[in-house]
Amino acid sequence: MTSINDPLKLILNINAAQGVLQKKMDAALASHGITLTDFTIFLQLSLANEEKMRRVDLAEKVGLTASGITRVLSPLEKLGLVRREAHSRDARVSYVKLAPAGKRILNESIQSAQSSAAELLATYRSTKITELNKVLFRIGGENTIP
Amino acid sequence: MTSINDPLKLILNINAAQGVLQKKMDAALASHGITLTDFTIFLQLSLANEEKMRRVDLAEKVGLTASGITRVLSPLEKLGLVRREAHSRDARVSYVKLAPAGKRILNESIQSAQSSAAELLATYRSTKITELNKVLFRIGGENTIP
DNA sequence: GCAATATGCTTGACTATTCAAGTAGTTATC
DNA sequence: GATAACTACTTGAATAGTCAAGCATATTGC
Repeated sequence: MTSINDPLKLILNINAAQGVLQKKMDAALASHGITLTDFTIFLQLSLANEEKMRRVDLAEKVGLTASGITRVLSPLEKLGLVRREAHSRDARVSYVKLAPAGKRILNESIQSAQSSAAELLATYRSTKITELNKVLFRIGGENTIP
Repeated sequence: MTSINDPLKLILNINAAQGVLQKKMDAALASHGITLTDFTIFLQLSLANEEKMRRVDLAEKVGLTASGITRVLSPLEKLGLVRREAHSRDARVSYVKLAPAGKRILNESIQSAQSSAAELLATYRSTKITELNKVLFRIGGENTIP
């Protein structure tokens, strides 16, 4: 049939690769009781200024909607992994902050995540990985890890 | 904090980029009444031998489970975009085949998809895209488009 | 040739997420 | 300083998908 142009192929292949990788990362993180989404949330919180973020900003950062973040965070709050903090001047916003238990889990799971990732990509030269990262950084914008 | 190794960064960034791209592609395809998943299914069917696939194989190819493919296909069958075909010697399998209406939609939507993709990736040299594709091809395996 | 096992598919119950609407609080305008 | 418009967050209903179980058919090993 019509042959597919390279940009479309790239998008379809990013999609396919993401599906494969997400399954593997979820499996690797399951022993810590978290998903890749949870992990990403913890990581973004740990990188944020004062280690806290407004819920809308966190949602944006991890690619969810405001309501999505409410639902994902709710069990994490109940488990005591993150907690709420009020904004001093705006009563509408509630910050999300990593609780000590959440930090602990992040530190443990980051080890698993890094070694799984290294294993999954073991066959690639690190220069290639760095370069690939640069491209994705521009595509993913704000949501990427620099 | 602990700095993150490059393989993990790459995986997180593929994840982020995929989220961004999927939203844009879904928006571009919405005018044809299909999602990126539907589009991928149509495309894989059109590339398949005799333009038909067993449901399990299609599921595998597009990164869904067998039950997932049943649910996604069911409305597409009702709309007459794909149809079932029996296997001559194995009564368990039912092939999925693009119906003429499905082919028409694929041909129309492939135009939108290609031009959106080209636009989204307009700032990248095509050699870079080709190279990136090679890497993803190895990560995504069977599920990628060669 | 028949029991055991494996395969292909569907279905009910669940999970993750979205969207639309609602509530509460804030900012701007006149 | 009242009102309108906007923003942050939550919630009910819906959608896309998973997982576990079940049914029908095929294959294998005795």
